Amino acid sequence: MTVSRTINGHPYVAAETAKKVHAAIRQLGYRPNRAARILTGQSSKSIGLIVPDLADSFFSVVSHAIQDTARQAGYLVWLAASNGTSSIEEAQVEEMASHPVDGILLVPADSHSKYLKRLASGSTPIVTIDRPSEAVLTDSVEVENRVGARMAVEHLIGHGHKKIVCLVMNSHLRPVRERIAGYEERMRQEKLSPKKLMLSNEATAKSVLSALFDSADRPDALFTANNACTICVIKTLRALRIEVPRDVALVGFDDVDFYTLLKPPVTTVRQPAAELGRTSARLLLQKIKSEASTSTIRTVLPVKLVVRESCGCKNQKDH
Amino acid sequence: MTVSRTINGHPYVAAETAKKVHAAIRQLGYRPNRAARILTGQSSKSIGLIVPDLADSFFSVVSHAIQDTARQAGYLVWLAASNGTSSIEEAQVEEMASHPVDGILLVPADSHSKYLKRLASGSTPIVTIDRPSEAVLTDSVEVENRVGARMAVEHLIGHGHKKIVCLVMNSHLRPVRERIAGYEERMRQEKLSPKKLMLSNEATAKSVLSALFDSADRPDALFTANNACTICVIKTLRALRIEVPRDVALVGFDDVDFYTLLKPPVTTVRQPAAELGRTSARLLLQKIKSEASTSTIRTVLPVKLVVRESCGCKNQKDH
DNA sequence: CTGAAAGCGCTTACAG
DNA sequence: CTGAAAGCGCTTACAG
Repeated sequence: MTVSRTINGHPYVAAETAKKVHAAIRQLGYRPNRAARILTGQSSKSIGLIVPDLADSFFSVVSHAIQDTARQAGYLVWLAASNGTSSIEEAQVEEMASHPVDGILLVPADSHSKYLKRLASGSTPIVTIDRPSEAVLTDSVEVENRVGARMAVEHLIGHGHKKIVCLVMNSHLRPVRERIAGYEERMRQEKLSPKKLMLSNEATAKSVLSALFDSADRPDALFTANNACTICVIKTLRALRIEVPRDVALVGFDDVDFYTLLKPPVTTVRQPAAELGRTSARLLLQKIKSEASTSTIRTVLPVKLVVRESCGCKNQKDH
Repeated sequence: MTVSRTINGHPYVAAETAKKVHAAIRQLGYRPNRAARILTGQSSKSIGLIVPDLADSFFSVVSHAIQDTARQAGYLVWLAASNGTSSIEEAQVEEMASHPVDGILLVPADSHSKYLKRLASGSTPIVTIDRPSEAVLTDSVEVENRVGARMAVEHLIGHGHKKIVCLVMNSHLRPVRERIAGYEERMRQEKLSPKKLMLSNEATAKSVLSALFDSADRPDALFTANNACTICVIKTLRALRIEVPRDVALVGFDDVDFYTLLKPPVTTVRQPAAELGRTSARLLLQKIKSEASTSTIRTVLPVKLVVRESCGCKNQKDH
């Protein structure tokens, strides 16, 4: 028990005794067992994080920021990928909760998951990232998807484009739906008729886009609502020998480093990925500290249009 | 105790009793506490993973594969980034070890770290990934860095190039040093004189490359020894208006998805990132199972030259 | 300032 | 088939 006091820096340990204890600790390579500490009611100093895909550049940046923030606060993080499958997600959440963890950070595979309701009513604090749950009100951090889409459309309108088509992949995801809504709002505001097309993979992209560009009303501009879609569309346009921005302008959503290396460099709406991670980690840690479950906090982070050349602008500097 | 037996599927529990127990569990939302289980000497069913940078595309792919493999084996994973700093790495390893974890997977920030020696002599199994420790012999999984570099040079020689310069970033890393060695070996074998240049950032890249191309013996080909370097060189060559492959051929090391989207598409040596993750996770789990510390296993995975166009080849198909 | 006691939630023998 | 006992490694009161 004197050892315990020494390690935890309690007062009332004779300096000499403390010295002996430290010496022994070093000599034996003693490490306090966290499992035992947890059992006595101490906090586990750990949080859980579940993302759909750790290999995805967006989620990996978010995860890195979360882990870094947690580490600086003395927390360790369990990290799991759901592969976009709710059942895996739920199982991993259960595993983490039973360890137990002090809190959970989650990018839900399905924002309608009913298990989230049960989870949220439990005692473990939980914060959803990027995709707020639609089944239950939880603390959440997300970005201005709707505003970002409006900015993209706005910019294309500024270039004089009227036939702006919205191209979408994974339209079941909440953020993507918000972007579509933003696109439609801005189009209607301008008295333009919105047109939205779903792509599921490169094959459908090819047929959908070639039909689109062969049709009577060829678009003058495209708004691709997420990164996967932007890449798929760029590949397809090249295959169809449709040149950007000469034949059609393009603005995407979600900025990726290598967009600056493409020809033309891609104009896109940038999400503050690292900031999203830091903010959600901080929010969760704060919830963990203040046992008093204060009111639900939903944070929305701003996005920013990064103008490069695919929209038709020339020689714009990045940043 | 009957509950314990029921949960753990022990024999000799009356069917009726088991039913009651299950009912109660469901009703109460009971979850067995892992910390308590660990304390009784059970395995924690968890492993630790430390990479330099989780936001890096290579490490995020490796991490994803590791987590997926671990999950399928019923293991949870602690994930931390060292940010390339040994002291952070060591502290995180300590944290994980004291939880405790059943084993640790590590991409060492510094392969000379002395703490690894202590760690390796402990009872926690440990496997190093990508960068074997040079301070102590541990189980490890890496790729054929030397062979890969030889393949790259070989291919450039096949194009008739003789003045092949090797460009390097982070030359302190073991894999990078191996690649340089492979490059030099193959050059000497061909009676060509190797020439190696260090780049530390885009600014030095610009001065180094412009000096190189203004000099008397302009290179006909470049071998960039890692991904960061390849991107930096591509940017710099563009700024200097040196065209690939017309003015100089280029082959890189480490394949990245978007290389196919660049003009010209980049020819590169592909490392099996996901395979690296799966293999190392499997090796660690196997070490954990067989308490008997069998002999040290060092696995080396093959790499593959992916020919695209930056080397001077035309219209090659990816794969 | 330091120690003996009890308990956290489990599991592993050991009795019934 | 089921229960009472002891112990995993800590910490938190409570005595000295």
